[in-house]
Amino acid sequence: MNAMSPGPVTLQDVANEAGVSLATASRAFNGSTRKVRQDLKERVLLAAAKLNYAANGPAQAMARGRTNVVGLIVHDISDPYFAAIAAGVMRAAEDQHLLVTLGSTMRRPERELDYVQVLRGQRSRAVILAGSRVDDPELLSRLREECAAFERAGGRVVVISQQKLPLDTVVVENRSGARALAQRLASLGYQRFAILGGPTRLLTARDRVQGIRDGLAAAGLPAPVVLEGAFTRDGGHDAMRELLTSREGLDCVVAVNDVMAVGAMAACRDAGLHLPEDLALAGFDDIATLRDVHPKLTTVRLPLERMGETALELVTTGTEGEPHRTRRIRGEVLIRESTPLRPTR
Amino acid sequence: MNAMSPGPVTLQDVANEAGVSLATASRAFNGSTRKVRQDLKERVLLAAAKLNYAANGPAQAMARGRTNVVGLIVHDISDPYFAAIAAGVMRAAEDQHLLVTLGSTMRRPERELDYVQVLRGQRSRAVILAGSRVDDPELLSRLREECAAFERAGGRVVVISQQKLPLDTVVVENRSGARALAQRLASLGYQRFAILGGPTRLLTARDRVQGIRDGLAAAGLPAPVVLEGAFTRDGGHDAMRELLTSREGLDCVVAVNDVMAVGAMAACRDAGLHLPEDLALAGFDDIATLRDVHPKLTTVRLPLERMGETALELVTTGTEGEPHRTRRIRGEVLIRESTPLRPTR
DNA sequence: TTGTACGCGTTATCAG
DNA sequence: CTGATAACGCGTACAA
Repeated sequence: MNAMSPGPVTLQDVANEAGVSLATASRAFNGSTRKVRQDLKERVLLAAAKLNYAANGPAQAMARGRTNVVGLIVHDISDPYFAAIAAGVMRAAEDQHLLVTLGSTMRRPERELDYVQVLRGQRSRAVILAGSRVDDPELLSRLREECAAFERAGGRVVVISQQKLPLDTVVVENRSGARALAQRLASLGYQRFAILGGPTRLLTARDRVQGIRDGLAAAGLPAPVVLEGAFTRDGGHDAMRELLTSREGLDCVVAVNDVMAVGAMAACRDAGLHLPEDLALAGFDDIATLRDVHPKLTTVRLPLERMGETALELVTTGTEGEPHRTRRIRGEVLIRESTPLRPTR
Repeated sequence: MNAMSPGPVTLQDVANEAGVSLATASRAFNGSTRKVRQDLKERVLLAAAKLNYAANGPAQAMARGRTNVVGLIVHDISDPYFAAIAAGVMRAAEDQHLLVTLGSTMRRPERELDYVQVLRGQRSRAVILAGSRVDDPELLSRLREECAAFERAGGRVVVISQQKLPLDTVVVENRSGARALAQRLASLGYQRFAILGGPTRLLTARDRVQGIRDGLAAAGLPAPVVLEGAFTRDGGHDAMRELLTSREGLDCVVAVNDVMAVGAMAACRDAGLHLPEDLALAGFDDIATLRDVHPKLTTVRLPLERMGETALELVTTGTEGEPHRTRRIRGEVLIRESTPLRPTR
């Protein structure tokens, strides 16, 4: 090889190797098209390949004042709901040559604040808040301020869930989806419902509970029992166990997400109940990994990967002073084996 | 508020606000401890809070020559195997105040090369290659060179899977785990096995197949049928369907991961087979989301989150010229409902 | 079209 | 212990 500087190879090294100036080498990589002669450009690219040059990201960020990094903040990356959204974001990011910095709050909403601040410092081009908003005015207000600071610094913020902040938002129509689900279940003949409701502070959980209530009321059915529980498998399991020890005469249980529903299924089995004969059960989300549980779960399909892609699209298509945009995502009710047509008694 | 520069607030702004020099302000944030007077430090911190200052990451990276970013490269973030590893990495990264840049190769191994190169340019402190190595000497050689370049630039590379490169490695003992699984299944009375084997180029899949073969041979059983298939739900489903149409007299089917096993379960159900009465089935990984499938799946538990944490630990504990280290991860065989003690006929 | 020179925000070195 | 100042690598006005 040639004599090179000791550390990482820089664009100056490439320029030297190619026999051009630093500026020309720079332009050969990304310069406003057609400003560098073809043969020089080729020489530069060749030299870069030969030296295995990798552009210094931080230096580019300094010079340009912005990066190609997008932050993605989720509640828990091991939750398949967020993993699917992340997959959509990753796919779209690859197309746009964007890097994704992942933040996982471990379901502590206040950690979102820290992440947004750090990502502002990193000069991230954007941040995507993928998780449900929370019912906490104080927190919401601080988050609004932090997001405003982020946007003042030149970045964009996109939220996936509820429109609670003056930001670009992928609005998930949880309530109407849940309402449609409840009405379909009512039309199948179910009458006595219980809801495994998730934590009430989570707006996603709350919206779904309210949607189910709406749908049952619209069908002229009595108000359902609602139990709180964590938004996880164990939350569903424990809530169902409690339900089974205290309540009688239930037709149908609706969990506010599939993960909880599967936990509930396990609790039913532990109690010797047969699904769907003894009890009908439905979930929400249509998590891909859970499509093969038996009996197949009635649910509301959300296009999770597409939601991630849509969020990234909002990131890349935004214009500076433009008012915030919204994209509405509707769920699709899928009636499957876990809620068969109920035989009239 | 005070008059401030139009753009984002800089450390100079903080210094002005606090009435100290830029250098002092810098030291007050992270300077080698105890070099700045207490009252000045407090003034700086106060000023920073007041101005909502967020340190400019790229600028710090320039000055320091390195970042606090770790790259995590997976095959597919929506695969629960990788999502769980990612969760472990995220948890450990939070403790170390490290940021994580996520790369998802969409199961195209050559994309790992691009990611490593880009992350080198980003001056990432480290990169974690979380996925299986592949049987492709050409690719392996190029990856070795790219990782060497990364380390020459001052970063560390950690691999989770097989020790195929001269790098810190979290070695997953797939073969011995699979062997132990096969022996346990043999001791339960199963005799005629088939393997849903995944893509042969994936060393993880191949090691598991070989381990099962080893175990069966050690138990004095005939060699199993092995079918290839994608390392996904559909791969398991399709392979099982093919198996059911062409093979007879099988006792027990072992899929090389849980996701494939669940796809296989669905194929069995489609064919009218009852598990485990008509056929026993086992998987590998013990994916949390799939622990409630019915019948409960016999599998080999891998501590996925801990594997992610271990990888990050290797990142943070490494010394410069030190030879590469390895951490061995053993699986634990879990016999569950899907492979009951076989009644002798 | 190409080259020169400055600035980006921070850290680290070197004087005070 | 504090302050002035030189890097760090790149993009880009500006000059040639």
